[in-house]
Amino acid sequence: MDASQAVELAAAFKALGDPVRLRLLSMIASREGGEVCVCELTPAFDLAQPTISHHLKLLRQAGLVDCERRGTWVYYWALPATLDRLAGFLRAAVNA
Amino acid sequence: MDASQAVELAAAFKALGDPVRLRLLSMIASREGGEVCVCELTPAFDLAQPTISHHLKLLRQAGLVDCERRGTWVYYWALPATLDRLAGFLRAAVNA
DNA sequence: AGCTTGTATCGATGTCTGTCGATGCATCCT
DNA sequence: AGGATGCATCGACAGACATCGATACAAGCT
Repeated sequence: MDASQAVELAAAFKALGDPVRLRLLSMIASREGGEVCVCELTPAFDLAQPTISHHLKLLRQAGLVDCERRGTWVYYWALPATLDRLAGFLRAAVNA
Repeated sequence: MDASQAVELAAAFKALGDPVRLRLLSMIASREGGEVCVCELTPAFDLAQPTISHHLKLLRQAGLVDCERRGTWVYYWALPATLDRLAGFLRAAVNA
């Protein structure tokens, strides 16, 4: 595994290295229909609204989720491609 | 996924959220025989020896690797159980 | 147009993290 | 015993991060 690949993968793992973001991703990915409104995510945590928005932004920048505004609300969904890459690394490490 | 479980998993993902640690784990896990001497890991990076030692300690504390001293040298190996748990989370997120 | 609600951005702050040089400890060799 | 080598720990420091309140932006409603 070369250095630049490690930088890229590590950035995605780092995005998962926070309990709040992990729960956010879990809530988003496990949702029937694949989409969750931010208005459902924010009250699930004991944190201020800007903090949740910040974590969602980091998940987006890591390529783990994407979002779209529809009227008043913003909906998030998971991007399986990035999750697959991370799982692939772990699988390779286990089966080595 | 409850909060305490998220804290635990996030700690392991956080340990993977650094390019140096990711490469270290990759080097350790992909090694034939499953064991690598620190003296082979350190020169692979452009970093001071205490820095590598620090990263190995974090990987150890995250339950991703373990080590043993044999004479002058210290050998590291990967712990598949923790890797499996992380892969399990990702698999669940992808197949949701 | 103005008000209300949902979400993102900004700026500040305290804490955590990666890195290093210096040092300590363990083991081997002579 | 003394010296050399491999690795870990310590203390320090610069940069990054999580969190918040204040504010801005977007869309719907009256």
